[in-house]
Amino acid sequence: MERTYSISELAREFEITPRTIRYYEDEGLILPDRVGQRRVYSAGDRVRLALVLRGKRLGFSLSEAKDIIDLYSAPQGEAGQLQTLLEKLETKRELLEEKRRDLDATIANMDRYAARCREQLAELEGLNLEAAE
Amino acid sequence: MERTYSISELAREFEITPRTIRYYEDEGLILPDRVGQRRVYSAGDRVRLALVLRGKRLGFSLSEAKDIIDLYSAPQGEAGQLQTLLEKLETKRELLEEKRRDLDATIANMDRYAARCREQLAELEGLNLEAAE
DNA sequence: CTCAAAGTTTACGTTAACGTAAACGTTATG
DNA sequence: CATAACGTTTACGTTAACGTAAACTTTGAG
Repeated sequence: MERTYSISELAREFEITPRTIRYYEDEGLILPDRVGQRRVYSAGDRVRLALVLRGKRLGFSLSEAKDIIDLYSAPQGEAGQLQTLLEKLETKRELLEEKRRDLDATIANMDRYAARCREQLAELEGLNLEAAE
Repeated sequence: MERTYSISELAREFEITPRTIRYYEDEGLILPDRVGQRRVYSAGDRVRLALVLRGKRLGFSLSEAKDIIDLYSAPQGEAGQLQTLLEKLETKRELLEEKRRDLDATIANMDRYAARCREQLAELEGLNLEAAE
């Protein structure tokens, strides 16, 4: 048997509140088992939660994150289902690659700027050294 | 003289509304010149707007985007200013690289999954071919 | 000159993603 | 066995990022 988690255990681990996890449940993102009233989270639920939070860090809304994550539990019994799944995966992949282009451009831009700043700084310090001689 | 832009020109180009651009002004992100009452946007304003929208696509809030973009117009006259600017750039760069790790992991994850789906599909179609013989 | 298009300010409305509080049941432990 | 810690539901509050509408001015084309 894999271990399970309480709501506050997961909240602590991911530095969020139980309220947030319950909200994700309301939105259909994570559907834990119940023992009586209490929610009991499986290892799979924990992974899904991690995926939701990673999606959020990348700028996806909860419903966008859900769209992506749900692909990982899509039905795959028939060839047709696998076909449409692969098409959807390709669509999402393109979206992610667009984001990567944006991100790479932002980083490259910043690197060029920082390089210019370092040159500028070297010039200024060069002048100071001359003045000190 | 570089060309200038009206608010609706920029709105059309970036597929947003004039309201959005004015809101960014309220938040201090873009500060166009005025001719009388009318806002007149420079080429630099247009670049800033593009940067704001790119930041949003990457999951930054408007104030986070502002923090980053403002570094590009930080004072650089003195060596000390350049030093602190370089430190801030380094901090933001690390943040961006963390995002890139998240993004790369997401894409790699999806690629592995898609590969398994294709294998699965090949198996299913193999069976169909045998049955057809 | 006229009038439609585009601009302005002000102000209230909306949605996503939670925060916060109340009112209550359950469980572990000293 | 009391009580503190944790859980539950329900419900109202909050903030960021705009949408929408009203009321008004400015400007370019005919």
